[in-house]
Amino acid sequence: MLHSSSQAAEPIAPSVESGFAGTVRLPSPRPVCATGIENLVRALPLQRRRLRAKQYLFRAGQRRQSLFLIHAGFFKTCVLSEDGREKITGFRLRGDLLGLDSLDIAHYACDAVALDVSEVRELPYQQLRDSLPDFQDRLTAVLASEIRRDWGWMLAIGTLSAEQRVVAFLLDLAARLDGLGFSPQRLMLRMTRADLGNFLALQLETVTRALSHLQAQGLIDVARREIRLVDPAGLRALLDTSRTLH
Amino acid sequence: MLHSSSQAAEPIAPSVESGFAGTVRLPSPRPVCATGIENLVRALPLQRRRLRAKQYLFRAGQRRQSLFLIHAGFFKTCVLSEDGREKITGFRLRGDLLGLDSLDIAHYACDAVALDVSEVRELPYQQLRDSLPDFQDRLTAVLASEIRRDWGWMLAIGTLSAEQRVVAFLLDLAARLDGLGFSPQRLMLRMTRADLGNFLALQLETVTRALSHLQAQGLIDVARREIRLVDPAGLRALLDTSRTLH
DNA sequence: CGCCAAGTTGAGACCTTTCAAACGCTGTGG
DNA sequence: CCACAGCGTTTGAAAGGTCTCAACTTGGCG
Repeated sequence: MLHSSSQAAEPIAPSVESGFAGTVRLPSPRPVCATGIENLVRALPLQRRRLRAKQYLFRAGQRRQSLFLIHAGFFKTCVLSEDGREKITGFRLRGDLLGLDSLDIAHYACDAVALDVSEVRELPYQQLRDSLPDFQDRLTAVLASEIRRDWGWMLAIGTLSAEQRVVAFLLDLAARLDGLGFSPQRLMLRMTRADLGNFLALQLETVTRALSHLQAQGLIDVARREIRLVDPAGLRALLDTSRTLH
Repeated sequence: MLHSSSQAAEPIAPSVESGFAGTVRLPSPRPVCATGIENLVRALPLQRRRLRAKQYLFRAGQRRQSLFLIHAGFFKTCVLSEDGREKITGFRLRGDLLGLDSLDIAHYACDAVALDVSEVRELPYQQLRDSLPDFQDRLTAVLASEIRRDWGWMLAIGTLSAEQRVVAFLLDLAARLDGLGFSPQRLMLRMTRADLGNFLALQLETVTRALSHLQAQGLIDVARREIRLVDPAGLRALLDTSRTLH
């Protein structure tokens, strides 16, 4: 049995269901799609795969077979160095692609771990590239935007204080959830404080302290993994004020 | 592989005049090429463009027309936020592509600034994509490896101390220069301490102190922008010892 | 020849880390 | 059903690594 959030019969949420990336807002009436890939492959009969929280979709070093399109759930991807240092490179949700970064090599370059009950669709790369004229263009676009996203976080990590980084993360996640049709006010964090700290280049205690301090300021409401953005404008203001680092 | 032993007499610069990315070792007898793009477009009559140090090849926000392949010289690319924070996303040399990150959008997403006398070849994207069958595959590969490279630096910045980051940078640059046929022992830094600090998420004083300390340990020799790696193995050891962050 | 940008070095402050302890959930087993 | 174990979270206090501010040096260039 999976121990993630409780579900009775249906363990997986199609696009909505109990514990998901956020509290559901609406049954996503429009094509939710960040990458455009979702639309492209909508009609195709794709292999599906379901995962429970903490399950690995693939690990760095494994032979790469396919790409995966997240259909539901929440993933983290992480790289690690020979001497054991680990770094979470991102948190991925519906519409994101997994495995893209190793498109040109034979083995996956990162781990992909489900942080919640999740479902992915397997995309046979070669096959799609040859049959769908737009496919490769789309991939190129996704790759480029992934680079820009990474740069954005490098900028944040390099120029923002601990509290500001946490705020940036919350606002970013809220925006992404919003784009998927979930509530941008109530965030259900799927990762531990340690994961968050790892991603933001902070210690887990520092993350906790930042969250506590933001709550003390009345900007957010923290209840363990569940976070409510009480004053989004106030949060954004914290970021704008950034003139000097740290 | 590239022969790294023999060293000709001439101290400086092959194809273009004065200072180059490193001291020249050999006139690059074989196709030096990191990306494979160089070979692909070798025979093509490409528009060339030369820049002096501090000249911008393009700026973020400008309409994107082409990609550029660096043929000689040294560039930095940097992103900046609305509120003025700036972050250098990488240092680029021969064989690297500039503008790739904005392939899917109409405007450049970063600045590209020459840090030395440089020369680039303009690649008309649409045209090459339609005429060279391998072109897009190559671009995809370059994009993917750029992502992996960024992740590597995110890992370094998140898990290494100031001194270790500087060491990682020096070793990385040395390896890249080696691959281009330059001496991996004598590095001519083209960027300021401030640039370096920006890239490594450190203050310029911290970079200076790290370099001084490495010199005091007898691992490197610092003479302003010119750095000699006295004990590369020792430097690598500094990185391996990393078990805890900071 | 003097100005100016870039680099070096010092000293103190500050933020984040480190180490420790306590608390709260959640699943397990008696 | 409840006690217990284990993991994740919170909070405190102290240590430490970088940052900040400031002065001084060096080399390049008009």
